[in-house]
Amino acid sequence: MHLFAGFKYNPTKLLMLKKERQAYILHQVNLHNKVLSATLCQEINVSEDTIRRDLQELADEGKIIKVHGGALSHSFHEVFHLSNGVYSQDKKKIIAQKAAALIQNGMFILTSGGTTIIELARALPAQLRATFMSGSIPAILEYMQHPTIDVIMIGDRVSKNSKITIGAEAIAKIREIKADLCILGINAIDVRHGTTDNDWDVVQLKKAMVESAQKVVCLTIAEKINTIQPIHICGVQDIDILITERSPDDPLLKPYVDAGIQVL
Amino acid sequence: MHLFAGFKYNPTKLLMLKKERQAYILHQVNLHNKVLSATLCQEINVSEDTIRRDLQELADEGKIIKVHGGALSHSFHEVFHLSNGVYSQDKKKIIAQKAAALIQNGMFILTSGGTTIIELARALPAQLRATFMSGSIPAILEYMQHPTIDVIMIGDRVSKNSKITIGAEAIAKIREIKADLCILGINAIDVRHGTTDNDWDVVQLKKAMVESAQKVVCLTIAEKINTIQPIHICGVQDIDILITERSPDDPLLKPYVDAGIQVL
DNA sequence: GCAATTTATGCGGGTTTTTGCAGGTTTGTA
DNA sequence: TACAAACCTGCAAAAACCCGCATAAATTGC
Repeated sequence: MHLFAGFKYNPTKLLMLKKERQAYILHQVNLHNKVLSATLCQEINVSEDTIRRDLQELADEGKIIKVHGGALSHSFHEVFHLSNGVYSQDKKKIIAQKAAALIQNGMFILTSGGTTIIELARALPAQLRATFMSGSIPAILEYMQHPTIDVIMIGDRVSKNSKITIGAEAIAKIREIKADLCILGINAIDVRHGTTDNDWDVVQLKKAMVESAQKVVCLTIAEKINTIQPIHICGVQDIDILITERSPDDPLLKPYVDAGIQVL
Repeated sequence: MHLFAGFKYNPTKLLMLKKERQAYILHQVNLHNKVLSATLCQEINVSEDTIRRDLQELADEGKIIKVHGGALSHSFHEVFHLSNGVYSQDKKKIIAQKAAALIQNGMFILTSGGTTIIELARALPAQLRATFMSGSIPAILEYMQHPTIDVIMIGDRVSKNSKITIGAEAIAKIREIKADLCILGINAIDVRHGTTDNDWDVVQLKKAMVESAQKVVCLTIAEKINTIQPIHICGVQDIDILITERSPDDPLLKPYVDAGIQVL
C-alpha cells in the first residue's frame, strides 16, 4: 500500500477520491488499531465532517468500530466480548497441562490460589497419587474433586478478598514442611524484580511457600511476563521453573532462560 | 514507580479514546484481578472522576465488579453458589433463624458443617460482628459471603466425602480455644444415647468442639429427633440448647426439656 | 461539448458527550 | 470516634456530533 505512504508528509492540497480516502483511513486503523478524527482531517486536509461521514460509512460496512472522537479496529474491540468467563482460559489450560506433567506419584506439593492453579487442579491425571497443600479455598474445592490425591488445607483467618487463609498460623504451618514442589500462579514477573504481586497477605503466603519448597515453579500467561506489581515475592534466582503458554524458545522468554530458569 | 504492567500496550498514553481507555482498564482488571482507581488515573493521565465513571459503566455492563477504591475481576470474585435443592430447606431456615438469634456481637463461635449450618450462615444479620471458626469448607464458603464477621478456617487433611478438615492438627487447634458457643448440625439425637453420627472423622471433630465451648447448641430437623447413629458424640447432659423447627412445647421435645436442655 | 443530474464536501447552528472541578456526603480504618 | 480517602451530584467548558443547506465536483445523457 505504498500508494498512501507519502500522504501524511505531503501537505500539498491533493484531491483524494472518496474511495481512496476511505482506503487510507482503513489502512491507518488496521495499522494503529485506532484513529482520531482530528488527526485524520489534518493529514488528509478535509473537513472533520467528511472524516466523520467516512468513518460512519466504514462502520456501517463493518470494517471499523466508530467511537466518539475517532474509530477503533475490530481486533482491538474484541477485548470487550472475550471478557466472559475466566480470562485467557485456553492459555491457562495449556499452562496447566505443562505443569501437571511435572507432578509425580508420591510428591508433596504446595500451591497458591488463582485461576491458573484451578486449571492445574482440573488437569491432574485421574490416577495420580500425591499430596497437595494450599490455603486457597477455591483451589481446595477443586482438589477435592480429584479421586486419589490427598488434600491438606492450611488453616487460619480467612481473607474474604483473596479467599485464602492468612496469618501467622498459616505461615508457621508452611514453614513446618518441606515440599517437593511449590507451584505458584503469579501475577507479575520481571527479570530484575522477580515475581511481584499486589496483595500483601497473598505475598506473605507465597514467600513462605517459596522458602519451604525444594523447587519453585511459577505459572503465568505470557501477557504478565515483564510486568511489575508493588509487592515483592522472590527474585528470579529463587525460581526453578517458569511455565507459560508459549514455546520455551520464544524470544520473550530468553532473558529468563539466560537467568538460569528452566522454561517450559 | 511508573513501570506498572500494561504500559507496553499503551505507549501513547496521551489522548486516549473513551472506549480505548475502558478496554485498557478491563484488560488490567482481567490481568491483575484488581485495580485501584488511583493507580489507573496516574497511568492513563486522566482525573479520578473519569476513572470512576469508567469503572461504573464497566460494572453496569457486568464486565467488572466495582468496589470502594477500584474494581475486581468478575471471574475472581465468582460466588460458588450451593444448590438450593436442599432436603427440608424450609424447616432448616426456621432453625437457622432461631439459632442466629443466639449470637451476639463479639462472640466466638465454633460450628460444624452440614446444610443446617449453611442456612445459619445465610441467616446471620448483616451488621453482626462475631468470629466463626469451622473446619467445614462449604460452611466457610458461606461465612465468607458475610460482610463483617471474622472467619477462621481449621486446617488439616481434607476429607473428601464430608468436606471438612480432619486429623490431629484440627483437633489440637480446636482444643486450643475456648468458644462462647459451639453450634452443631446433628444427624441423630436420643435422650438415652445423646447425639450420634455415622462418620468417624466428623465425630472426632464434634467431640472436640463440644469440649472447647462454654455452651453447646444442637440444630436438627424434628425428623431426626429420637434416632440413633453408630458413633457417639456426647450425652444429653453436655447439650445446653436444642433447636428444631417445631415449637418448644411440642410433645416430641418434652423428654429433652425434662432432661434439662433448653429447647427453642 | 454542455446542460442536467447526481454526488461529495464544507459550513453554520443547535445538540449531545465527555471531562474536570467544586462542594458536600459517605465509607473504611486506626 | 475522628480523619482521610473515596464517593456522588451538579455544573460548566470544550470537544464531538448531527442536521440542513448551499456550493463544488463528478457523472451522465444528449
